[in-house]
Amino acid sequence: MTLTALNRPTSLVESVCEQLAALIRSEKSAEERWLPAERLLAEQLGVSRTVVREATKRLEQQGMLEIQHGAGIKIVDKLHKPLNGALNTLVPDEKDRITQLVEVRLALEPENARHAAQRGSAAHLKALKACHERFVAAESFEERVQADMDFHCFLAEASGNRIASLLIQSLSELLQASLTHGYSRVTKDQAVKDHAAVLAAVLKRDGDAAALAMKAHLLNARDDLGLKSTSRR
Amino acid sequence: MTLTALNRPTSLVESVCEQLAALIRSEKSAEERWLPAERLLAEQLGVSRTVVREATKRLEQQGMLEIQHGAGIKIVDKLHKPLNGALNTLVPDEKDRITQLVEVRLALEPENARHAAQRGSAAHLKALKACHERFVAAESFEERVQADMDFHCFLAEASGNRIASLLIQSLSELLQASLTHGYSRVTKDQAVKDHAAVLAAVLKRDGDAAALAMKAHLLNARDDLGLKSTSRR
DNA sequence: AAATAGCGATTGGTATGACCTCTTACCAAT
DNA sequence: ATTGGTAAGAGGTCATACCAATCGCTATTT
Repeated sequence: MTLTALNRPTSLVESVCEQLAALIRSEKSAEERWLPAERLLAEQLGVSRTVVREATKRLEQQGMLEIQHGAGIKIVDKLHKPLNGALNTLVPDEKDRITQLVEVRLALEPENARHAAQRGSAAHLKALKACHERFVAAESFEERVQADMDFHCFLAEASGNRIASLLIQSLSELLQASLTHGYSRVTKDQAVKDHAAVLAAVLKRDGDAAALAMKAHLLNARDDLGLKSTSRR
Repeated sequence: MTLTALNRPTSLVESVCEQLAALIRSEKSAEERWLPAERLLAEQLGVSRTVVREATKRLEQQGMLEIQHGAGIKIVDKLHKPLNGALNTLVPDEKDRITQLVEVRLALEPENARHAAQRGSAAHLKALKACHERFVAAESFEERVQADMDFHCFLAEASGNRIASLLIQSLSELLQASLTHGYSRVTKDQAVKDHAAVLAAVLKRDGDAAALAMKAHLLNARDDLGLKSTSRR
């Protein structure tokens, strides 16, 4: 039908969304960034506060903003949030969700490891190594879980595939949320060994070995959770 | 921190969101379902129209509703929409997006095929077969693309993993959108052969063969797109 | 002087009522 | 039977007022 004109904003809210999104992307500052107050934004953009509110709410849902009552509107980068919500409503039962989560990771992460080994930049690999050392040194339960999660996320980032990275970010966060609710009886030693094997393979730029090590790690983790296969329906 | 009390609604909008979500989930009718008008909803729920609007907009973002100007609010099931949006903003460049998309599918779909072969119900397999026949018989370009996409989605559903299914739905839709913008120089014959091989392996309940056939198919498709590896950054 | 309790300005949250635009369905003229 | 208009009802936008949470300044207390 309409071939040339894509994404033509069909409403004021959409138009404002695009303007704000552009504004957000343009500012690449590392420090904390805040949007002007709603009333100011409305005036600057020439629309009512209603429209500004709906637009900012929308961008908040998409993980680009965080609206804080009384404080203001903060610019953030949590694009994985929408997926989290979708998966939570799609598979409400926590046990089912964990099972399916692990299964998907079992498909994705070995390839992430392979690509990280093949294409990861020196900086990425350095970060990965530092993360592993944090994992080894971790003492508290929370530290351990966080470092574990970070390792998988950094690896995904090192793969150079931003989509894969987003997916792992989301899946990890969901899994972590579930783990801290009592499902965890994971042993640290095995996980440390597994991560070390993955890291070594990646540093040696051996894609096949990295993929295999990651697969072995995830299978260990799955056994540790007492899972076996996805429940059918 | 707060271990027992999760998801305590902290605002009116959230509260209304939950009520509406519950209402939506409760109605399992197959026919078209519509919500009452905004003004009515506001009255029924005892809140202002402002709150109802923000709540419905939110659920629309999550793929549970579709708000149509002048018509009303339709209940839909498109939970994959949020992910689409996130991926579009995460990787704005279309070429990059396709490359990474295909790479992720290359990791996910062989396992989907394996699981579909191992655990797919008779009904799922029947639907898959029917879909393939539609693909073979397709004449127009649009029919072909749609049937192709459906095949991959049905396969994911047959795998019994709803998360994997959601991901494939989203990735497929994005890929399709890109393909219809001129990147496609795909030959039908090869795709038909590939799909047939996957289908045959699944029907024979041969997981390994199904995974291999799917991998071969995706590699063919990637070559056909003239891609090779993900660009690094 | 440092810590703290309190107050006021600022910011987001909600309510209300008016008006605009679009969709739909019905009805009249052709 | 088709066409065209029209009115009712739906969501979209606006302006204004007021409620509620936060932050920072000030004055009091220790």
